[in-house]
Amino acid sequence: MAIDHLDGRLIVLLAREPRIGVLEASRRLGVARGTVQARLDRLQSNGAIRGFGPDVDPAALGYPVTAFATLEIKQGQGADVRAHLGGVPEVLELHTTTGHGDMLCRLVARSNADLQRVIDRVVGFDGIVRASTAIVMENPVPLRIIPLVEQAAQDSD
Amino acid sequence: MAIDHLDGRLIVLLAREPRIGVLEASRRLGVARGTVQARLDRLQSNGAIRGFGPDVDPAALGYPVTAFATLEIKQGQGADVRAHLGGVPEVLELHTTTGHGDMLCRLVARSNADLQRVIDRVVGFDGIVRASTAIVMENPVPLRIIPLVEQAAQDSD
DNA sequence: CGACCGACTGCACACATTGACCAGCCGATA
DNA sequence: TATCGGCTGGTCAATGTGTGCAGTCGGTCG
Repeated sequence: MAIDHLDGRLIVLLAREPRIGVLEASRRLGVARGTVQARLDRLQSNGAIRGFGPDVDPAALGYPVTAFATLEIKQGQGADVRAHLGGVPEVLELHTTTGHGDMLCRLVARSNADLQRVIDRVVGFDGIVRASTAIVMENPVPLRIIPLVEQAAQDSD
Repeated sequence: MAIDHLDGRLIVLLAREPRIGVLEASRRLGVARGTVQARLDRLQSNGAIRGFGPDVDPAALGYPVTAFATLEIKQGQGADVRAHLGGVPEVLELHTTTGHGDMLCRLVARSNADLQRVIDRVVGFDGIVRASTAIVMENPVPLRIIPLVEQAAQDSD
């Protein structure tokens, strides 16, 4: 179930050069095309690869500011807050967490000034008690998966 | 430069059904194939679409636990800390932020117990003064971009 | 030991898609 | 009005895809 070495190499290859097809991948990996197809089918059907959606840069859409907000929620309002935040386009993701806050969400905005509008919209909801925001200045490690895939593949050798 | 309505529909279409090609997309959007090709080329070359990498689920790799760690950094150690964290596969992303902490990173681990090992590795570095970790319990809004694209497209109508 | 099983290889085929071109049309603009 | 960029609708050769098949290999089970 885990992921073997060939799966790992395949995922890394696809991550590095997404435009190559099954045929080219089989050439690079030195295996038959059918093998790559079978592996890909399996990886996708068991959920290891969720899909190949376009990786869109919010900055290019006019939202260059990213921030993380820690939210404190009124007891029993979780579901309502989730629904509320799900309806705000600038909320890119939302997690419920342990620790000081109850939820952590990633926000984007058109500018620092615009961020105020977004935060107002986020916290302008009854179930939210308090919000603490951290604006992102730099992103030294953009969201990545390759090193983890390599490690996972190595572990199952 | 921003993104017009057709761009928005194209991105949303690709996000919803990544496997369709240029030809099918042109049929769905009701425009000529060359138009879709030209739009795609432009979106990719100006960075709006970074690529079409596989969307890998860390849980399927054996890393079902996600956490966010807020780090406090010793003055002037930023670059070293960045390099250190960049070398840890379980660090999926890293941001420098304003606010209470200096950096925020997303971590994954094989289990809650394993998370301790990851955190030890992350903070086991001279420049890091303190770390505060929040374990993710639920993910009501997984990382998404479609609503934002729709809004951006609408704004530029 | 022999049968079985899953995974991989190597090959074949029909079909769809891609990338590249081209001429022509149209609306905005100088 | 002349020009320009973007879109259309068409063609072409080359490539990739989905599919099926027979054969090989290593491991497992009775």
